[in-house]
Amino acid sequence: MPAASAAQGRSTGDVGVRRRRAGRPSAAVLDKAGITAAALELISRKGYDGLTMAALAKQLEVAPSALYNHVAAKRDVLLLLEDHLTSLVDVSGFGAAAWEDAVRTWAWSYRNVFAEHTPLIPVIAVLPVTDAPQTLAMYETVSKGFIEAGFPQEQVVPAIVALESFIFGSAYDVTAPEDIFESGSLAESTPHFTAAVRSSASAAGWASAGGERGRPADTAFKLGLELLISGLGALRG
Amino acid sequence: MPAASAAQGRSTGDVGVRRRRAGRPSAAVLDKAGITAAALELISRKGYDGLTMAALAKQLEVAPSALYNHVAAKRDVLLLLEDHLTSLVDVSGFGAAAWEDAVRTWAWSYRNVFAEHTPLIPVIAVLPVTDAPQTLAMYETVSKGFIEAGFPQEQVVPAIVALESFIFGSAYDVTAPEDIFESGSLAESTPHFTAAVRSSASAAGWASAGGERGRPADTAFKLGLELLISGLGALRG
DNA sequence: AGCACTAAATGAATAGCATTCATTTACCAG
DNA sequence: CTGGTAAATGAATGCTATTCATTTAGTGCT
Repeated sequence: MPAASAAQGRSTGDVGVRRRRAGRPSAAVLDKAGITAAALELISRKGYDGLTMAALAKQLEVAPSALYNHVAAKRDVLLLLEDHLTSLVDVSGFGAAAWEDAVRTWAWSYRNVFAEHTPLIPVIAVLPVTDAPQTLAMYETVSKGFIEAGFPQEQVVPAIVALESFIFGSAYDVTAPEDIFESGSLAESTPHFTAAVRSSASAAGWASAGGERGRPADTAFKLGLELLISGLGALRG
Repeated sequence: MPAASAAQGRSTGDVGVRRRRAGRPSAAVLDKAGITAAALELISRKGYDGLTMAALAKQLEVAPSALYNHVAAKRDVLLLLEDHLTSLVDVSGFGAAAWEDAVRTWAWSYRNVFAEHTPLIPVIAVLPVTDAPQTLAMYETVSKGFIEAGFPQEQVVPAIVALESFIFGSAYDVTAPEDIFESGSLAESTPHFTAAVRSSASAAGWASAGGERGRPADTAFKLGLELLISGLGALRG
């Protein structure tokens, strides 16, 4: 909303396209929240390919170079996005529901948020948590949930990292085309795989007959997640 | 090796830097195998940032535009890399060892190969297997191993996808800096997480005292993988 | 009040990127 | 020998992130 309202709010009653003259404006036009919101808006309209510094500047009605007063590089914009999106992940189960249910809710929510933002995954994976306060807050909530559920302290981080790895990998799956496993003309040389693909496709269709959309990625995610949850659950003291 | 030997093998005895004149050469300079090898060489020296079409052309002693007679776009180069690397993944356990051991070998090898090539992961995840014969061959071997180990056919693909998701996510972890979880100045506001990070760090150090390098990523990978293997093992008929 | 300093904008410039195109040359099929 | 196709060069294109000089506004000091 800062992005949209940036078009208004100028003291002169000029029409939209009028350019700002050089020099520092009386009220700052840009801030990190506005940049984040504009980036999100841009991504939802044009995808990550459309997220260029020039396009972002245009969305904010600003010269591209102005962005560099607020971020050191494009990577910082991705970092702002990452931290914002993390705050959308549902951690409400921890402390409120059984550990299993809390993890389930968190993991599905986490995967769904980043399935729409897979280009951020390489950024997150290498990102020191210091630079991302919301992300750190999520880890704190989740860690607390694990410890209070009886996990030995030294197992908490490995357990979370294992879950997160699975979640990030699964987020990519969501974006894959449905026919990704169609082996085409080479089907004859891969009989076991081809048969397995066919039978899992029909099984997924059957399982989702109850109304919910059962995409292949969901089947695999559910399978892996439930195995991890029950396996990890056994580690609690 | 095609990349290195490309420098030699010209009929004229000219010194290295001499330019080829325009027009089709008597013997083709480029082919997909050579492009793949040159790309690998380049990546190992300069990393993925150094893998540009211009640099690749230079490595092959060719004009950049020449590459486009063999690949339609840079993405095709990444695809060549992906398929080549997949052929390096160790599937020798399937059919030779117990299912658990075969999966363990495969998963560690798969993770290690792509940990060095994380920029390819977004490519693989969306890649129809039709375009990658080596990858398809790997799936066939693994599928066969699963079916012969007693898996119900419709569970094979979800099981493999779940494992793969975990593997790809874990490959990113390997590249993360060791201090990625140091919460720095915000440590006081995240007591549970901070404590968990500290105790897992010392536990990992202890566990690896036997000589082997026990990086944090390895601890989490082992944990998750063993849980998945034993959970999946229970699905066999 | 006047003055230095800093912050936040513009606009012009830069280097590097993937990709395209016209052109040249070599081989092959008729 | 003659057309067509494949594979190279070299020049050009448009887009990219980023930098820099410049302008202007506000803040703190004396």
